[in-house]
Amino acid sequence: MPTRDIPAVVVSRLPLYLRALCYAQQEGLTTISSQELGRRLGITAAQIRKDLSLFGEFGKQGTGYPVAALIRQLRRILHVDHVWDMALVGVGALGRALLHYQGFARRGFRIALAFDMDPTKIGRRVGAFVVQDVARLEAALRSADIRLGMIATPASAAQEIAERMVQAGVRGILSYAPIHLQLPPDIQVEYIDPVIHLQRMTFYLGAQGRPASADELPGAQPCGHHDEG
Amino acid sequence: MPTRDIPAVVVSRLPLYLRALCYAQQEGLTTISSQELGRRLGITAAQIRKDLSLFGEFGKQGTGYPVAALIRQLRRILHVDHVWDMALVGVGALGRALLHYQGFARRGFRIALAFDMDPTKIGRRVGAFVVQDVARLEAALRSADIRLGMIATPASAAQEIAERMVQAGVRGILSYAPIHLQLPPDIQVEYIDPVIHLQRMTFYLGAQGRPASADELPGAQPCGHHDEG
DNA sequence: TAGATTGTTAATCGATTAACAATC
DNA sequence: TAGATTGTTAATCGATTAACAATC
Repeated sequence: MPTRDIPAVVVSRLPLYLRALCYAQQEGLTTISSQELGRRLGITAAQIRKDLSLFGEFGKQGTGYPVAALIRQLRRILHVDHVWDMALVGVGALGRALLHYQGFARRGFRIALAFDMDPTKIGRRVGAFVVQDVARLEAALRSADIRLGMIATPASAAQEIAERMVQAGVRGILSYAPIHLQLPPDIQVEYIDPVIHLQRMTFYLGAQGRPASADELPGAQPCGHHDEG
Repeated sequence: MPTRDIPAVVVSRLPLYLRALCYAQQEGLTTISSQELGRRLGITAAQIRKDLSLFGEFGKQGTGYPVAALIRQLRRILHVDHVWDMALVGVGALGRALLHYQGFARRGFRIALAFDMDPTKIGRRVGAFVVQDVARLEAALRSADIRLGMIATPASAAQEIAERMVQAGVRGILSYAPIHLQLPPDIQVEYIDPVIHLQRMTFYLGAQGRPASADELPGAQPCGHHDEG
């Protein structure tokens, strides 16, 4: 498996292929062409064929790709043919939503542990989880052998939590805190910040927002601290 | 303003610059070099200078960029010098988290309306919002002149909701539903699906997940329907 | 002045697309 | 067979980087 020297932009598309293939399978398709897959994703057929060809020859001329087999291949390539246990730090409104989210399990992930620093939250149940004291983060992560972490804390806490996760053996972090984390280059980091996405859209939408009132966009502090995401 | 023919990849970085500049301002910096900004974002200094030069000459040799002025410029370029009203559809766990999120307002956004189809939710208060019947979506969006929508419904409902939003005048959609939306090319669409990010990381992490038990990754339905995100 | 840093150019690097022989 | 579609090549296209004159 030439898992090295695969362009990052190709890797970033593979999960989209997998997701679309799963929907196709649920619809009853047993084979799918690069053209049809591309249509469903807004990606050109040539792009998809080129990407997949980096990992092997999965298709058949004249008929396309066998859906089930390609799903298996992509799950193997992405290492989601096994389930990854994750740790969540930050059980605010967002953390609670993540704890209740049913979409992780069947796509290869499971939240195993949830932490917060708030004494009023520690020990309480949220869904199937008991919120643990973040003071015990390192010990708990090590004993559960956790490799993936999710951060849903205020931005002000995210860097420290990330460092402690890495100390405890975490190799990949998905952060909802709106701040860039400074971490060793061998640690995988991904970010989710809805405002970033919104601002990418408003660039193209023109000046149609509403006039800002004084306390919404104060000049002295035009961006705010973005806690509790 | 040459707001056209700006590469999309440049546009996608501008919100990151703005966010980092705001933190710098909160730390008391009045000027910042492209090198320092790049260090904080994991982006090369040349990249930042090149990107910004597409919009004007904002810096000064020897000293760098004036933080406050560059923030103003980026907010103008991204059209977040005004506040954008948004509509949210889907008041499940994720929708509630979005309704409680304090990070929108000071970065240029405000949820104005929230909708759901569940009769037990309609009319109930969530934070400062009263959940409205999604049957009234078009009428309410038009009368409030909403241009931005957020979708936090099950994947199975997302396409229909998106089409109805567009019908009602929405020009940009941020979707948390794990499905690609088929919409007119002039509609801006951005997606947030945490599993996509997680799978991008596990590609690099090697085969360290836990063996899947039968009911976690069933062969017959290896991906599941991903509702309620 | 000396040191630092921008804006811009040219070179390098990488990704996407078009086209088509192979073949199912 | 005829039609369809892959895998791959070569060409095009676009983005990043390095370097440096200009200048604060």
